[in-house]
Amino acid sequence: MAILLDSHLQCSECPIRHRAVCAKCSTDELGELTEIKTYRSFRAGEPIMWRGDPLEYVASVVGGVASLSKTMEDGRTQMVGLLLPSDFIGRPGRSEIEFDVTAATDVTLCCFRHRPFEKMVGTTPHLSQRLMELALDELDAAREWMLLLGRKTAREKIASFIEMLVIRSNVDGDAARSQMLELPLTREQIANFLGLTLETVSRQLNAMKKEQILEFKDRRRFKVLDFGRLHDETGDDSDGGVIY
Amino acid sequence: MAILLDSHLQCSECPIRHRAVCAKCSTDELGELTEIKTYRSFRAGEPIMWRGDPLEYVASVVGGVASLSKTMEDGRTQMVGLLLPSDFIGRPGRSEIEFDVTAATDVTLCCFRHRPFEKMVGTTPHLSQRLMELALDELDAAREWMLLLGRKTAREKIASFIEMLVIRSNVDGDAARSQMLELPLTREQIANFLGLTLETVSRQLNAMKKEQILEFKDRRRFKVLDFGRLHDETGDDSDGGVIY
DNA sequence: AGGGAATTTTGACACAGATCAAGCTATGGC
DNA sequence: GCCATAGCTTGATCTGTGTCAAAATTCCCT
Repeated sequence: MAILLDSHLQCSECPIRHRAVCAKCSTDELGELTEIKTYRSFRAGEPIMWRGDPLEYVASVVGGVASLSKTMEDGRTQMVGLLLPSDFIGRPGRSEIEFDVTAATDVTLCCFRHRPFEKMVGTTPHLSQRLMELALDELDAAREWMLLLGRKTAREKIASFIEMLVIRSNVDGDAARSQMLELPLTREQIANFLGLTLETVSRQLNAMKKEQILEFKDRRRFKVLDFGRLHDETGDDSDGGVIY
Repeated sequence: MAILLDSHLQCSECPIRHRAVCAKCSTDELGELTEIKTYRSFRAGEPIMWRGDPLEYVASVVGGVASLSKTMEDGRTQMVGLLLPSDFIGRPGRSEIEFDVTAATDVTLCCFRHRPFEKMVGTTPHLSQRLMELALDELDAAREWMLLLGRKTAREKIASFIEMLVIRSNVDGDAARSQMLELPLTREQIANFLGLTLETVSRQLNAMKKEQILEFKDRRRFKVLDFGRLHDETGDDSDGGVIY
């Protein structure tokens, strides 16, 4: 479960605010939580948890990007979630996971052991209520993504993806318009997220560059020059007009 | 939220067992719940709740099939959930819905007013725990569907859809192999569920009929003749072998 | 029962995106 | 700094599914 919420738990060591904990929780409860925590780091590409694994800990992403994905026997894979810093990995009341969690970039997690965390959830109504809210947020996001996967064109998928990055980069402040952004994924990972091939992702991205909608500093860093035309029809590159 | 769970609440009037309520709940609690309930009926095609509507009641589907869907401005729609009898509609802690709920067939709902239900959730830990479990089930199902929408072929989509119907028909008993089943949706609705067009759905269904994998009694009722080949490659209709 | 609308089937064709195949360009390790 | 490798771009071609159109079937209403 990836979690996005406006509550916070700032512990001394973590550079981000944890979003999985209810803002109303008392400091005592926070203390109990921070006591059971440890850090874990993963290199880009490393598996974090595997489908069917027993769930030994829940975690907040402190740095980097992790992905949730499902893979078919023949290798086709579909990403079903992206975990950015401050997002939460965990399934309240569950002891197994149903998908693979992989480090997309180098990732640092702030982990809480599963059992104590569950116990705390059981005794903290605010927290369990908050977790329910988070699960429903996830569900809404998943459904929005189903619309994208089932009905949008390649161009629209890319546009939605970039829009999501813009929105997520606005966390703690709305100044992100036209600022430099980073694609946190390779072309192949983006393709797996959007239900496309890496070639199609590359072509669409370069088309938007040619159309002056995006500007690339390097393969990863870019800027949105024209939000209005992000969702435009493709084609129509009519770079000369009528020849008479 | 569509809900599928092995707990039950059998109230005197409803022909099905409600799945949204924790099996451990006391009869007092059930009594409180049944007091605030009413029935509502909808004709096939009628909207039940609309995106953005205030959530006035939560409900169990008693009869018929309802769908959750999202629609784009230009009319493209994607179904994001199917509600079969005993499934639950509701978003614990939320007062709005994020998608359209429509009666796919004639539908009867057993409704509980939102406020009293929420109050009861707040004072019944078992219930809220159970609802969390349901939300996570929904999330797992949504992610499975994302894999289908993003990566499966038309044939595979149809096969998965039929498989889902078989599994769901097995509720309360596992005798469903090879029994007569019903497509609860029109070709167009199936298409909207699978991210296809109605023509493609029709063609695939008829191909599977020609290949003797499915047998149709009429447009809606059918039987699965060969589960093994449900997921087979298409093509290879080689209906005679080599001509020499 | 009959007529009209809705649904489904079927065909011909188009096209978005996949696939296959080079070549290119960054990047990290030595 | 240089090489090896992973990542990316670009081109040519193919194909599964969409689109458009029309006919066939079923359903439902009077």
